Amino acid sequence: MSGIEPDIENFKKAALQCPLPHAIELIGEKWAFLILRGAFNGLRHFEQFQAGLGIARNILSDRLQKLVGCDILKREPDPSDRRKVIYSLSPKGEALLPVVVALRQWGEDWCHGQSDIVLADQRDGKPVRRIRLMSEDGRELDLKDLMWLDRRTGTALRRGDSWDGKL
Amino acid sequence: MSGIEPDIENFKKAALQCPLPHAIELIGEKWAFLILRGAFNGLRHFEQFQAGLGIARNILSDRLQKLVGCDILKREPDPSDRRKVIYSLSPKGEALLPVVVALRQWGEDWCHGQSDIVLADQRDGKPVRRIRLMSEDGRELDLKDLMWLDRRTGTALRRGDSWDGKL
DNA sequence: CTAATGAGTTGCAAAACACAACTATAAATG
DNA sequence: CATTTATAGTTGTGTTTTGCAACTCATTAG
Repeated sequence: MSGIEPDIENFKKAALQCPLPHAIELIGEKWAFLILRGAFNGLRHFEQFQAGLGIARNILSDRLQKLVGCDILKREPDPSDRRKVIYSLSPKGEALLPVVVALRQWGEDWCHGQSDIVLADQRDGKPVRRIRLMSEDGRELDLKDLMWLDRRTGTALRRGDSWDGKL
Repeated sequence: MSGIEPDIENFKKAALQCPLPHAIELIGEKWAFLILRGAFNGLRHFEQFQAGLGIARNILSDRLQKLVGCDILKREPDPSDRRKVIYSLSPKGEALLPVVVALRQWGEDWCHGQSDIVLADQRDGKPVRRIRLMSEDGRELDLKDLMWLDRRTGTALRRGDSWDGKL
């Protein structure tokens, strides 16, 4: 036990400052991700989201407010029709593109099977590359190739080393 | 026919094929993703997940069953202690690695700020590459560089075009 | 044999959600 | 100008999901 004590401390700290829980709070609610996907596909108005996703109006209203509130979407009146409101992706929202595409690719691989319609590069019309985790020098990395590194102390630990204990 | 009709019909049609909603049903529930992160970090037993995530026992029980049911986790009795059960990632679960890491990186960029502890390559100890969407020939792609391509018909549409009535 | 551990289940209260109906403002129509 | 329609919501009500605490049951440790 004594040998891995510092590792345990680091893992505890890692869990506390892991950015995932916060990210999940924002986009992990039931409809938020589907609304986001709508936005990525060019949906912009309340009625479009509502009819397109089949979501209840009050829930949609709530989710849009939250997404705007955390700066994933921006909300602005439509200059061409002042009844309308335009919801569009902010930079923070656009930055979720790799997440959305990675999840889509996973769904294709493990749930659906390739769909006919694929994302492609406008420039040459070729389908986009598969999203994967890579090392600094470009090798593809798997779960077993990974470790956690504390950059201040230089402490390194293999995955799974210390979660057998308590925490 | 006014404004939204063609948009919504086309969106709905594409939505039926889109792998995202199904993927989200599996891992988009509030705790599912955090359980998954626990599994990626080496948590394996019920009590570890419970104490580590602070999740209610009945919810945890339900989520683990669902994750096992859709083959993201596998559940097996611990041979060394027959009270214990080992939950571990199946290949389908491991394949979510890019999604998890991409979301983590997004959280670092837009919510937290870089944390001290980073994922690194075991081989050389260097932090992993940033996950991003790339073209066939390796250029980084942004939302505005993308289009949808129907591989059977060869039909191509710019993002946003589609749902404004063309498809 | 007794106590403690591990993996759940059960019952109840609180929160989130779904559905329908309603409001307020702006635009289109006659 | 008066009336109708479109858009983006809000409100009220019932249902479903979640969270919390206490409990069971089998296995293991002392």
